Amino acid sequence: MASSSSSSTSGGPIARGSRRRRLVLKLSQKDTLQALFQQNPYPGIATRERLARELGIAESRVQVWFQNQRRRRLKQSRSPSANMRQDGEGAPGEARRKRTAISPSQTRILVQAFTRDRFPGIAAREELARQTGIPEPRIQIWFQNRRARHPQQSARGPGNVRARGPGGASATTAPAPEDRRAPPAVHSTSPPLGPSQTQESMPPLAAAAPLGAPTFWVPGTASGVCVGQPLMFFVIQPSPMSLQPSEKPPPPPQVAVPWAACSPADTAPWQPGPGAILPPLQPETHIRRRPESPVAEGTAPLLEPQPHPPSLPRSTSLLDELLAATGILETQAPSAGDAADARDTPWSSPRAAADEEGVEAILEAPLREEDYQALLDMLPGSPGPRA
DNA sequence: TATCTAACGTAATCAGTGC
DNA sequence: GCACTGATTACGTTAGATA
Repeated sequence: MASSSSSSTSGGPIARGSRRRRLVLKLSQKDTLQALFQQNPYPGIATRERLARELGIAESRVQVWFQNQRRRRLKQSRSPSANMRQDGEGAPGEARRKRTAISPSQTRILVQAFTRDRFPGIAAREELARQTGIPEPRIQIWFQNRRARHPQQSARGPGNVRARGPGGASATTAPAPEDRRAPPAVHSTSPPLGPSQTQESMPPLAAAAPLGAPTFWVPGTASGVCVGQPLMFFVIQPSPMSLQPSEKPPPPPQVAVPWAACSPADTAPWQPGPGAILPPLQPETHIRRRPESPVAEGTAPLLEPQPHPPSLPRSTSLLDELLAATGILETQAPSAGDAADARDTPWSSPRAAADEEGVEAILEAPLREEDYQALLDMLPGSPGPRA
């Protein structure tokens, strides 16, 4: 499935490497996702991370799946009265991901990259993730927000010209900066054109931990090891248990991927014991919820935080858990989200900033603007003209 | 080749943080 | 209170995988 990794075939103008490699969910994984979706189409960060761990995929993929699934469902039941948004009273509501604090030095790197390329492909994003220590999904969001709010950041930016579909179907896409706030007159997006980047990273993770094997690898454990390298590189070694012969791409025994390539959940420094599905959660509250709790109809209301069964048998799948606890989904209380987030992004809180001193030190110390620039120039994904 | 669906884009909005 | 900005949503589109 190296499909995306190289544009060797069908060399359209679209850089194949610009997109993340498509994840192929297994039936069992879909089943679990579906089951959870039935319970709550708007899972919070805690649930998503938990699900991600259980399925062995990145949390961001879980999030995307739910987005797509909601859309599919909405399309199916497109009756005027069956609007999901109305059902949910507009409020997806469980705990959000905790705000990620991006340090000035990290911002500098991102801005640099942004000025050069407003639409970095997966490889470029991962490279940025590696440079900054920020998870790739967060970088993707950062770029989205940045594009929306700083339309003309890259005056000369090749990224601005991004929209040029294969057939010249130029994407109406990136509207002129000035038009940014204009009504989206049937905006059509265009494929992310990007430099052909050969790198791909997430797949090994996904492929490595099929659902049947709830034993997802854990950084720092015997089954899965994350070893730090200069800039937070980890060596991922899929748990033997998690490998299935049926898996298509036999993942290399060890794959070095950027930190961000590990899903936050995967890379989070939590240390579940053998058998723990969720890490112990620290009681902490701060999540503000909308008054109307947006749980899908028929869904049990959010429950009080309940101590997560840390000793859930490994054989217990999330699905089982779901079925067993019908309606008891979001067992993670606010605290769960927080804890999860704390694991997710140690830097997400200023208070936790100290924890990233290591990173900060690296980022702050030796690299000056020109150095960053030079680095960026050296990136394989470093944008040339996108067209 | 058609269909399904993961990935990714924008726009709008919510929400945390710092002043 | 406000500005800034990260997170999440709906929605539209693209493109890879598969029947």
